[in-house]
Amino acid sequence: MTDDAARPYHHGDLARALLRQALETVAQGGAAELSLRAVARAAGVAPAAVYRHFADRRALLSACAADGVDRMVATIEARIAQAPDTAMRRFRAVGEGYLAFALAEPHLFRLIFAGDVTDRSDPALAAALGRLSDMTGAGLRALDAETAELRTLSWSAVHGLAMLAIDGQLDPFLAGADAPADKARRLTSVIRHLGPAFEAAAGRHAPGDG
Amino acid sequence: MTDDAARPYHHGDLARALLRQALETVAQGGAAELSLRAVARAAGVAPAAVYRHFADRRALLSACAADGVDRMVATIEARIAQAPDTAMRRFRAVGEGYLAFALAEPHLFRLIFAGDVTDRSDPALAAALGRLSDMTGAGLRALDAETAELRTLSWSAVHGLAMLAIDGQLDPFLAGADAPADKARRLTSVIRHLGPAFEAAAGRHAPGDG
DNA sequence: GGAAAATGTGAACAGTGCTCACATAAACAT
DNA sequence: ATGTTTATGTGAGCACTGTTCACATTTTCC
Repeated sequence: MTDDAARPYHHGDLARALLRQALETVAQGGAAELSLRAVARAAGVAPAAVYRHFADRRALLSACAADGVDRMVATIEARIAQAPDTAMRRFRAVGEGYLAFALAEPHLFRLIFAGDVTDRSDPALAAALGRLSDMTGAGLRALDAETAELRTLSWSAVHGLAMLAIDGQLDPFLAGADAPADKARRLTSVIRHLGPAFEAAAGRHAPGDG
Repeated sequence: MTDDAARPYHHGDLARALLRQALETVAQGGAAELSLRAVARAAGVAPAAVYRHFADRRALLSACAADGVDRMVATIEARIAQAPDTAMRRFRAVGEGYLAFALAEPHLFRLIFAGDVTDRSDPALAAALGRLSDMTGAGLRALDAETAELRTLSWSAVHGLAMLAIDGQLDPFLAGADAPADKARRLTSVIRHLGPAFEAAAGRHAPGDG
């Protein structure tokens, strides 16, 4: 890891290297596993050096969360881009992206919504979370889901689905679906049942989707 | 705390005292705050004594989670008991109880569904989670929600609502609702929008509820 | 070139989870 | 009643953690 060509005392881009290492650790073992000293060790640097770039363990975790949110947004955007132009299809693309990210990066997903291990006032994290919120909001507003209730319901359903799934709490429901793609399909099939709620709110439109 | 009348070397019921202390700590500051040594200190006992009753920090946290689940089940049962006899009202009672507990004990709620800080194979915890799952399942099955998809959707929606709410992620939506009771009301009003999904699945019955 | 700012070091402090050999008390058998 | 086994609490100690400090080194900028 990390080039080892006669460390010139100044690492060059320690901040990025530390963040990279931290992200790897968090992705594999969860936020609780993250140790500043271990990260420093892996970067070939003294423990105290970390504090030149991150005020705190909390700050490092917040940076990881911010990066995670950005990757999550990218995942969702990718799904939207390759989705048909129906509003309903776009909404489902958001949900699928959300779920896909959660299943692919459960630890990072948990960190993002951990709430207390992270510093919500961190500018980068706050900005990233804002982008995520805007994106999901837009996906919903494109639909007939103009009411805040309906938008909140949709987000909650997708979010809860993701949380319960990565907690293994949905294992009975997901029995038989071993491949991640299968799980994702099974989970998105749940989201589809939100359809009638939208139709009802919109005054019984045509579904526009099977 | 804890009677201090000339400790007779054997505490009497250390296990319970430790659990009580741990629960208090977790309830106030979250699972991350829990320190075996601090708990031992508060109980007036040497750090190593803890290990006579709990194999691990993990084990103590699992015990806390199990206790939390039991309290959660009790909360939900209480709501059901004082709910009208309609199936829909009973379902909503489950959701309300679920949300009420999450809002009242956010740290405990998070611990219960943390998944990696707790030991899911702990018999007490597993049993408690089973009871919770049975209870929510029953609440749903009493409804027309016979399909696993619909049951999963409902649970996910309530769970996601709770998680996002205690994360502060729903603060814009909850603006103006300061008292916990107000928040709970606002949140349950979201759940109600699931109604059409049930009706659609049941073949467009009469609502049976406003 | 020299001052100032940025970055990395090493030692130290207080705290942690956990293990071990040991002390004490209770329970039980004879 | 006495001795033995078992349960429970102790104290010291190990390896680790986050964090801070005075100090060293390097870059930047005037």
